[in-house]
Amino acid sequence: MSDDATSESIRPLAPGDFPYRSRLLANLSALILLWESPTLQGQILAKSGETLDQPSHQTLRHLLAWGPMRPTALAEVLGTGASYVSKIVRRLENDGLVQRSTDPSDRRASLVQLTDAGEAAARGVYALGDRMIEEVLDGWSAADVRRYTDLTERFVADAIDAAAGMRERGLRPSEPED
Amino acid sequence: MSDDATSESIRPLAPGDFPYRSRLLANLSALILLWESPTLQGQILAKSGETLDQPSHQTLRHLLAWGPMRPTALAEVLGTGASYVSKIVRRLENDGLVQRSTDPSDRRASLVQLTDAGEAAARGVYALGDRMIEEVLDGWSAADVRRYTDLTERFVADAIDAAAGMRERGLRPSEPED
DNA sequence: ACATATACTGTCCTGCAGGACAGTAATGTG
DNA sequence: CACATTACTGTCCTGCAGGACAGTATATGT
Repeated sequence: MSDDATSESIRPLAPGDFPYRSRLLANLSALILLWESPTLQGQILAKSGETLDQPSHQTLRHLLAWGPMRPTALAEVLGTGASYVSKIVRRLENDGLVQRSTDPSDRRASLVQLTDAGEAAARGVYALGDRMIEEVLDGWSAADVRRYTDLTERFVADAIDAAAGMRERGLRPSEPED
Repeated sequence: MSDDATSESIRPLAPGDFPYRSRLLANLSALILLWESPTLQGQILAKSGETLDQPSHQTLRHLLAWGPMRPTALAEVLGTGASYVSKIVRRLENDGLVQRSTDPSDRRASLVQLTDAGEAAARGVYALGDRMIEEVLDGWSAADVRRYTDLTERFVADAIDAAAGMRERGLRPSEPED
């Protein structure tokens, strides 16, 4: 694919504007759902090398949205038990999608984060979204990529705008404890 | 809510343009995913009076997209067994979300369709999407509804545009038989 | 230092999603 | 009018998602 087409649309958001740090993955998810495209979803799963079930997918999206989180906080937003989260994180860790590290401020606790978040943070995005999307877009024509990135830009801008208004109505996802 | 804001945006699509007959539900789904909002999803589920699990949700979306379908065709697009579809349809039927009728051209077969599809078809949409969305939007402020419908209009127009290009690349969902 | 609370993980177990298969009803075919 | 085929439904069963609970490690209060 023509990588200038995507790289120019990968830009950090002003922190606090919108829960998603990577515009592209959020929008790609929306597109996938809108199209209900098993084909497209299959391409992504094939690239990530694993079958992403619902909880795993949600975990990744939360990590993408909020950055490093504790398993406890994940359990809360996922509405599931702590031990189950433990299993999910382990599976994702084995697949190289997330990393675990002990929280320096409380060594009982651990922090779960997307792999390579540090390096990607320098560019203002997380690695997972980038990598998956770039590899999927690899199979598309330049015209399709251009159309897709244009759509992304406009859609996300609108979504941020709409989100600003709806946030105050108590519809935003619950914040993880800081 | 100001119902002129929504009713003006409910318009039939040119048939064949895009698999979704109701713009709003498709977009609402996208928004729900984008926001990963349990609150919002909860509102919809509460309105529809039932817990919509994944297969049920997908079934409804397919019916919304393609109109009345045979259980066999549903099984194919859902990638699941016929007997399981039978159970899903039964559950949805009990909840009043879908109707079953025998196919007049082949009385062995039945057709599954969204409830009140006939009446809603006159308006160019299906009842389920309308009802659910209107009831959910009821709780929103007029400004939010306006912002939402604007977003919907633009997003769907873009999606149709993008879909036109990607269709030929084999990414569209498989068509139901005949 | 000792007791108690908190953060997580490992092990076990249950409930249910979803498939296999048999049974019924309608249609096509010679 | 048999007989094969297709469309669906009901019943049974298995595998696994996901919770309960106990065990380990760190933190905090007295």
